[in-house]
Amino acid sequence: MSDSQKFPVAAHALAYLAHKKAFSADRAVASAELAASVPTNPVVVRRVTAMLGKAGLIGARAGANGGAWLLKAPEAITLDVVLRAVNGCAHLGVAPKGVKGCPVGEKIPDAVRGAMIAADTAVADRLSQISVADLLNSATVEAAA
Amino acid sequence: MSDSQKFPVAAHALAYLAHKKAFSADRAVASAELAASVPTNPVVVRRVTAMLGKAGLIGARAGANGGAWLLKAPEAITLDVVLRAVNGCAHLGVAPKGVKGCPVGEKIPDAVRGAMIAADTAVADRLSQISVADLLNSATVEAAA
DNA sequence: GCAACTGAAACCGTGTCGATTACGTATGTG
DNA sequence: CACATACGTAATCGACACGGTTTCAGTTGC
Repeated sequence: MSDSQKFPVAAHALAYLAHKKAFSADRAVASAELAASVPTNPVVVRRVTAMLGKAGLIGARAGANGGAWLLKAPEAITLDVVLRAVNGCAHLGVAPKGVKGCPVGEKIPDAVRGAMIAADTAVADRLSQISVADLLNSATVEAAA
Repeated sequence: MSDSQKFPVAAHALAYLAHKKAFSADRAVASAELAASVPTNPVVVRRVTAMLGKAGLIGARAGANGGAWLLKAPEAITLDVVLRAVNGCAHLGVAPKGVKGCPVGEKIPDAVRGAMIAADTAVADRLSQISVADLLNSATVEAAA
């Protein structure tokens, strides 16, 4: 299980919008153009941009010359927000386990779940240090790593 | 894509072995017993234990009174090793993208990949602070978080 | 009115994963 | 030695999720 691929697409789209300096409706970029750059299907892009829109990261307008644009500065969009916008994501799988009656069988799942939450938190912390702007000059990413 | 569920099973199995104090061949625990605790299928457990065995974390012996046991102390087994043993895992999906001709379309995937590697590294770092022994007294996990 | 574009739904093909079954092999017991 | 126990591996099945495509409805600008 994995919402795989949505995050990369989202990151790519945001970076592309930042590169195109799409900061307002009159510079909107059509999903077809985004799709050509990823590359993937326009519908796939729209599925992602819809989620990003709900998260308040981008705006979109229908109609001729419509498309998507950034609502925030590239420096202000960190990747952890992108990840959260795109999926609730359990990276290491879920731990829906537990055998009644066995004390260890009941406690372990909770402990494992705790470890996975810790891992998720670590991811969020790390991604919060990387912004969309950083993606455009990838040297920053290396430096931060 | 995700090797989901293997990591939770592996963590549970290791914790169970530690709980059972299976530190040598004469205290081996059968896969059926592990499977009953997870709970899952004995074969699933063996698939996981086979990988853990290749990673040198546990030993296994066939035959009557056979089973698996720990080769290292519970405190010495950190979860990042477990994760690596169980899958090569790209938690956030792969980023096999790039459109030739477009400078931004070519650079962005690398930057995104860099971000995902950073996230993976963050996970490994965090998990390396948690041992199998910690899973048994989960209070430690909370404290470390 | 027409063309361009988003948004949402439906559908399909595919890949992956867990579960199950089955077979071969190794080990201990009587 | 015969037999039960148990691992290891392969094959198969069904469920599920995801990406890709198509289609339709609604919006916007010329």
